[in-house]
Amino acid sequence: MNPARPITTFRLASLLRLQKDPKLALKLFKNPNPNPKTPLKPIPYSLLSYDLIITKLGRAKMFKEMQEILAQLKEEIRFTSKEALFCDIINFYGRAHLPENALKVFDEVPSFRVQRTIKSYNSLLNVFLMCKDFDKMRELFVGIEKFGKADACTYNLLIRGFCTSGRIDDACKVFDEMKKRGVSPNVITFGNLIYGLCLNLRLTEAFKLKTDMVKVYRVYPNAYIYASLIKRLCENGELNLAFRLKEEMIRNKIEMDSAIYSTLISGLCKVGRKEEALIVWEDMKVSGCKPDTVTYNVMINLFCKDKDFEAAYRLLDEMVEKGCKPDVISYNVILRELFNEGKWGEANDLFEDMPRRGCSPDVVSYRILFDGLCNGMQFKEAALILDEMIFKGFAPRSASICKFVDSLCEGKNEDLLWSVFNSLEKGKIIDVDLWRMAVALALKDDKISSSFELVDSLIDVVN
DNA sequence: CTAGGGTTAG
Repeated sequence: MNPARPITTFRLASLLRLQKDPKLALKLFKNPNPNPKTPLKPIPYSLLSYDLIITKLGRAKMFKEMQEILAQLKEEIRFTSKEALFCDIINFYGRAHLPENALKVFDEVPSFRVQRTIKSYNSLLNVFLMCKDFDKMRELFVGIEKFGKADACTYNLLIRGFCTSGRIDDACKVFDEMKKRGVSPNVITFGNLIYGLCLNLRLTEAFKLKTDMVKVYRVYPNAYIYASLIKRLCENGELNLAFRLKEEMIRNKIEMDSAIYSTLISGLCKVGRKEEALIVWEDMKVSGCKPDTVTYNVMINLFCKDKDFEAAYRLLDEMVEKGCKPDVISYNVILRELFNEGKWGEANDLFEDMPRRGCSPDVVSYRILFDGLCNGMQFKEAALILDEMIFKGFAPRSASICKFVDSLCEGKNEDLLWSVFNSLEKGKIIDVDLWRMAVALALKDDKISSSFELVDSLIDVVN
């Protein structure tokens, strides 16, 4: 294709679709004609191109850039966007835990000449569910009539909110109201209620609801519902019942999926029945159910508990081969066990290799590393990691820091102690316990001047 | 992706 040829509307959209890198996609969108000598013509944007670039930027959390394009879209009068685009945007802000921005987008939808329905309203409800702001959910629900009639999805979101916050009885009230308003509960409704009952150890009621949903409502349980029940049974140590449910699924021709296998394997593993776990793992493969990242993580955990790191690494490779990406949990499981075994050097290597393997360490990774290095008396390395994690905005557990500071005091490692407090100060994470330690430390210190310095800097932090 | 399950850590 001739690169100098001015780009067409259609080609811009397909190039945008193919461009995986959001930054490059944005560059392409802003400057679609690659040849600078081509005289500037009106750029052929289509609604599809806007959709593509906005969702790419939103997915990448590049919100400033996304808003820029949105402002441009608002001026386009050749076409009107679909409500679904705004549902996406609201969802992106929710995932980034920016509920205020989501609310703002929701408010601005009419200025794009787009009518808001219950769909974008539900997206907004979901944002506050993701942010666990249940009061705000309730508040939103009160003003619902402006946008339409609450549908099954609306009620399911509310029920979910109550279930995850342990307020099962409130969830049941919403369920009753839903029925009263003539909205039929669906399999997701029952899934949420059963999930909540299992979470709150009300297993008898969960099983009763599983029966009633069929008898009374003619809605049939699916794998989601079985997964909640099986998990709870495993945690109660009732593995035989859990396997009876698995048999029931097969009998009722409900397709077994990876979640069911993950739950069963993990359940067996937790009570030390490793051989049976391995049998289920083989059974899964034979039955043609593909393991996903979670299933692999369960298996990696199993091998790690067995101190079989070779097998764990093999599974990591197998995941990559099968196109199933190891995630941060895959690595955290291995890291934790490497430290438990005192292999802190190997753990450090794996940790440093994570970004190269396309997985950024999270707060758990850093905590594992920090605690592991402290336990292994690798204080210098621990101080480095502490500074790095604080720089990235991850907070170590308070107990870990106290223990660390304690060890440094005992070892009279003043230089390191000083740098640790400096790091903590940068992250503004000095709490009362650390204060007490610092003051005690300052009072015991022979070098009066440096103690004063320390206390002064701590006072700065508070002010 | 307007809504749901299962894995690590604490």
